[in-house]
Amino acid sequence: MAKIPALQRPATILDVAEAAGVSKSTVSLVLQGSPLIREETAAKVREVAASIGYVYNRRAAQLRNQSSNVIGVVINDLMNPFFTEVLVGIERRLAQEGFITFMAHTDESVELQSKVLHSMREQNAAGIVLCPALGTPASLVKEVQAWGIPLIVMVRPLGKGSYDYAGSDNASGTLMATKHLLDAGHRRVGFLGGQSGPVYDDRLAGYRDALRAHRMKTDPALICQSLPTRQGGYEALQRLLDVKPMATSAVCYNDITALGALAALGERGVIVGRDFSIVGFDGVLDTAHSNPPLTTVDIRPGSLGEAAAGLMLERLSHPGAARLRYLATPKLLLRASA
Amino acid sequence: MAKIPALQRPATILDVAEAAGVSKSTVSLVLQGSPLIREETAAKVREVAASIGYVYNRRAAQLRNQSSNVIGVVINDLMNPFFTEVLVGIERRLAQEGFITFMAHTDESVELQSKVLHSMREQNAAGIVLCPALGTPASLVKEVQAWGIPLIVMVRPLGKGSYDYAGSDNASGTLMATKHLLDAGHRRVGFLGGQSGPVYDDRLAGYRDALRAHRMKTDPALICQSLPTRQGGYEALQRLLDVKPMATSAVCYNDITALGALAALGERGVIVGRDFSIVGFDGVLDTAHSNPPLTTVDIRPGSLGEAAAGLMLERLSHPGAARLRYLATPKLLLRASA
DNA sequence: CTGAAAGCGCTTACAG
DNA sequence: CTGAAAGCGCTTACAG
Repeated sequence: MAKIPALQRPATILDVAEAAGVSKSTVSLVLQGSPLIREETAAKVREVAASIGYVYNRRAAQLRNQSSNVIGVVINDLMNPFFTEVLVGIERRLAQEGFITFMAHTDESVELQSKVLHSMREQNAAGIVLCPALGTPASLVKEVQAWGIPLIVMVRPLGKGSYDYAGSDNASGTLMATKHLLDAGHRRVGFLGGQSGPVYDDRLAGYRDALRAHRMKTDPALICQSLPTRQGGYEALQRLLDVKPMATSAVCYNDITALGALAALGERGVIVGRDFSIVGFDGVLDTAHSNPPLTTVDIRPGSLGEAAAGLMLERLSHPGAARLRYLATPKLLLRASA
Repeated sequence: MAKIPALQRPATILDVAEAAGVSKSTVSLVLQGSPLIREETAAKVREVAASIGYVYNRRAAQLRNQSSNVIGVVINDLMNPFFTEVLVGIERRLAQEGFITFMAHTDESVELQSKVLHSMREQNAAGIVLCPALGTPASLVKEVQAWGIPLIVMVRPLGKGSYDYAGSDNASGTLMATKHLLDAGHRRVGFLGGQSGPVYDDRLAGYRDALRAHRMKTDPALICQSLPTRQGGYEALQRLLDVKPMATSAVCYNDITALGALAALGERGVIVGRDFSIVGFDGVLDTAHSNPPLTTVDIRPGSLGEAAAGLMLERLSHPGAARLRYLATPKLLLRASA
């Protein structure tokens, strides 16, 4: 047995080399699993390393290497379970591939977002996955790209420039949802919640298209904007109920506004699914057990996150490849609310 | 103006030094905001650095420094908004103090948890905040402590050993909730959802204590365990309704089981708050707009996260201090469900 | 297979 | 205030 000196400071590759009676090059090669080293020697080195409590210092290795296995993930709104599920999907996939995640929550603050992006750059993130905060200027894309750090933009497009993107086909989703309500006989269909922006505009466009396909014109009074939160949906629904002639159903900007709407309807004693129909958008897991369970346009948030991570991995291995793009295909999930 | 050479590789401190006509020591000191350098010189250096697109390489600095501004945060279940709110609280506070967060989601897998902890160690995390996965052995605490990395355990205690801990006073919370129902005249109060473990045991104990204080004995049939999920709460409630004599109310293990219970009751046409009363636990934001809004034991998840981050900061600045502890004081939040 | 040497980008005494 | 030098823990040719 090699002697096992009690070390004050953390053991380094040099300590392992000494204890194992080999050179530090050898130790380094063993730790990297190089085939250059005889298995017998490698086993000995690993054993000694474990016995003296050696811990690989990945940051030192990566400094030398000019590499990084850290991916920055920037999320705008974790209070919305949609983004949480997206985050979980991203992290799951990245962890599988041996990456580790720098996570930052911007809470829709463009200033904070800028700070964390710079911080991730200083920390040598190998790539950045960004769900942009509301109001993020399209110029941010070029800025980050100029850093030479691979960037995947998620959920919210950022201008017409060229960048890797993972999102969903929003217009076809709301088209599908609205058509479902119209086919069921509804003639007064509201569009509930959300605020202007690329995602909102596409979802609203799908709603309008469905009405047009049924030779109906859209009544602006039925479009009630709000913050994309439960509270927002709750308030927007109150406003919608004041519109005459009465709406009998609504397509919602997203699931949490729909959940807020459910609360508002429940409060008034309206039985959702019978007296009033609600369709959400996102396919958040919570909707399976809301009261009542929510019919929603499912874009599978978890898979969307995994797909975004997949794009990142793809981009990292092919830096020069053409622009990458993932668009989730929406699927209508029928439940009790509509 | 200094010449601005187009660099192929990222600029280093040496490039800045050359371009600014000073030594690299000077540049380093400027970047650290050292008062040793005349302000005039410092301004020049900063200007040159910006003009050649220099980016501080924090990892290199920290390797030399033997320091780290990265905190690992390990979360067991992000599908539960309680833990999401906790995470957001942690990250917010850490970011304020200039730390950056390595986030890992274990999804209640002890094996995955072990992997990510080792990974964080290799990456030189300055500290680790851990919401342990179910079934985590108490020995994990000593293991991580032996690494010399400050550890804050959250939400779920990990044995009787000595460690910094942030959680809540669970027994007093359910005591309060149960007492509320008893005082309102309920005589058949269920305890819904959750599985054995330190948190569960304490919450159940509070429930029992309240019954005892009312000179009632606990009916084991009224205790319906389940996974701590919406689905779990949904199923547990169905079982509870089969118990005779009928329960008229339930204290839930946590908010998401309560939300699942709301769904199950809604499905049966039971008006919650009138025909049946439900109390949750956690004070998750969603409960303000559930259908109906949920009466719950509020332990302010976001603040709990911030407090845990606070303990970490405290520990980092006082490594030798006595064990730190934060216990959230529960507050009953009265809403429509009970 | 192994050892000596240089270097990743920074910081930090130390001497001027 | 500044410059030369050593070193954080690793990797990587290169010569043996």
